Amino acid sequence: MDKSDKQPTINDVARVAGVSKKTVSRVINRSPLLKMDTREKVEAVIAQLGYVPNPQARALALRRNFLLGLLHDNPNAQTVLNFQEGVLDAIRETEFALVVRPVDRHSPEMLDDIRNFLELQRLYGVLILPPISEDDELAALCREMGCGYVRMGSAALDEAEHLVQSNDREMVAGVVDYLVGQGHRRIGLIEGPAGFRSAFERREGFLSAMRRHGLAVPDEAIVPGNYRFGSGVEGADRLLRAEPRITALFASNDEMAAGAYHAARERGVDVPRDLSIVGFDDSPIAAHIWPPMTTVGWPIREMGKAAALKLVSPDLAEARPSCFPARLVTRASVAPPASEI
Amino acid sequence: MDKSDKQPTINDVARVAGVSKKTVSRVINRSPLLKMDTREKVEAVIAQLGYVPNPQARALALRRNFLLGLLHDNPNAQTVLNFQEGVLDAIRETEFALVVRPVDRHSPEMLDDIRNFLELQRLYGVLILPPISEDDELAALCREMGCGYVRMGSAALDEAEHLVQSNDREMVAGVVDYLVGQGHRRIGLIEGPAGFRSAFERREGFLSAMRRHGLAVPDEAIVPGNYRFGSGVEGADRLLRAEPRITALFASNDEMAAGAYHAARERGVDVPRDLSIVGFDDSPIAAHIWPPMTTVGWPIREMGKAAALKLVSPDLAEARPSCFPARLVTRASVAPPASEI
DNA sequence: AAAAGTTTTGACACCGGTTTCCTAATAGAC
DNA sequence: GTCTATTAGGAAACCGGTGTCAAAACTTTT
Repeated sequence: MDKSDKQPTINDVARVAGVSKKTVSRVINRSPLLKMDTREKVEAVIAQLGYVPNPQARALALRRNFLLGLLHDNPNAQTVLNFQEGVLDAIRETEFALVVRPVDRHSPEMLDDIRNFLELQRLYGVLILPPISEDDELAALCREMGCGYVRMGSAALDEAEHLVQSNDREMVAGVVDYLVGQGHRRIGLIEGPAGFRSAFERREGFLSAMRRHGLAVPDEAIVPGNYRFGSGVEGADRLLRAEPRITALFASNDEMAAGAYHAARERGVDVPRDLSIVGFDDSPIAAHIWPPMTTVGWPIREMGKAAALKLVSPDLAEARPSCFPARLVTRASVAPPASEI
Repeated sequence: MDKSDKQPTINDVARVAGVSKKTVSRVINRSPLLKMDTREKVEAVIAQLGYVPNPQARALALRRNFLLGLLHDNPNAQTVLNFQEGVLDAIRETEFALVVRPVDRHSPEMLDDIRNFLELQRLYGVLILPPISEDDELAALCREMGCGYVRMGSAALDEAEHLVQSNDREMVAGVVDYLVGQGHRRIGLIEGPAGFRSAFERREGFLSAMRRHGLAVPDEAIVPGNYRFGSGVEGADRLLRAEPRITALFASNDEMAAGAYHAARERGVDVPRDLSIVGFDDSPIAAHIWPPMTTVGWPIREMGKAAALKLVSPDLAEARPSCFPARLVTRASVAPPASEI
């Protein structure tokens, strides 16, 4: 169709249309100061030639590119992928693309690594997923490098313009309300790792709700965890050894909750008859484990979309909410405590 | 540190070092025809200024960019993410970046969508994950657009240069050997979706091994599936209704195997006492479900690395194997059939 | 010491866009 | 019918690199 197999450039369009390349550029960029028939003529040639502007050339001339980065070190693959989908929802019809960068938060070189990455790629902006979104040094690095950023978090970390969040704390309180409503009085908590904002928020939500209901939370009803399966097994095991035994348990994420299922099974404790379990995240495992797990789901995909929008069209995003409500997903891992029946 | 807050360019380096920009370019590109002391002088200035070449400018001048694309429509998030990690292993210290593009294989516009994407971004090459890696039209599109590509598959799809694969068929045969070795004779199969190469390969491996052992495979011992949880539930349910009842079951992926657990539980069939289950993929759910699932794991991360290497340094990759061996991961979902005890 | 050959370096055009600044064209005012 | 405003469009420089080709700087040969 073209005279050669190379993609046509702005010069080809200009020549064929009999105008200067600047005029073509004006058409592409929807400049308002063009006569209608000039615009139409050029647009016809663009369509005829199948011209698509070269993003590298644009990036060079504009001194900024059209690449969004996704920085993550998330144990939950489904969360990451859902977030990616959300970002894509926001940029699908645009010239932006999403580049991913998994990082290792346990590596001492993480920041240097990211610095190199940002220097090399000169991204338009980055989206940062928890848990590393809670790293203030990382945010400072982005500012220093002049790289836009939006953090996804579970609580206020930063100015609203750089944040997309959900109401973890309230939701966990809601979980406690729900369990108490079912008749539970002795409820255990498997925490997330120390120093994690999300872990802190979920713990606070738990404690405040328990307090509100006038329920005691003995030390042995709270055990540490690290968001991973193994720590859920251990944590639940410890909780189940304490007397009087808890009748319900909230784990700060689904993976640990799945670990709790595991520990219960090993001890011959039936879920939900002898022990109710609630997780957090609504990851696939929650639906696939037996019995299906009651958990808290948050609209990750929408949050991904909102986060991307905040970067690429801040004016448009301003109006949108930055706090997305999580909701309780009721399945079959909660029942009234056996003793009450 | 710099005279301004903008990143230094090749011109700055050239000026400070007192050489032409072409010489700086030679230093960057490790050109062999440079005097040693010139090179050292320029390198010193580069280090002093903290100069990093602008990838957009390079991309424009070289008429190719340094972006690898990942095309996927994979139901298994962990697989996608592991593959991403592998790709990153290969390109971490290079100027390449990885851009992701989830697609929808059920959409009639998928090809147009991808065409637009490739036209717009002009990627260096794309990596294609199953199941869409099996789409020959997509591969043809890549060739037509002059875009490099590597497909990841479970069987020969294409010339070796564009393929990274694993030996699914053999491995499934190995699963059958293992089950037969445990004493099973009536073994069921939950298939993957029709038209999927991987589903075909796994089925063939199953059938050929059964034949080799002289075991019958009645029609009702094979049920269709679509790689999703729900189809595993339904499929296992159908298998469990048939008489004489099967004592073991192979599901073509872990998600369906997890569905089979679900169906067994609902019918009061104990795993593994009354029914042995084997999955495929070694996804997280296999380790987290109760009892932990015996499955087949393949080195996705290494395959991701190999695939990326095939694109970015074909000469280096030539020597590496393109077929990666899967292996049986033995956990607790297989036991000798109860009837034989 | 001059000629010839080889290695090292630089000048300049170019990749495909955008920006700046200026001119030509049209419209409105007198 | 001329003289400004205003608008539409173009020429040239630029963004930050790389390719080409010739000049400059060394070696080696005669």
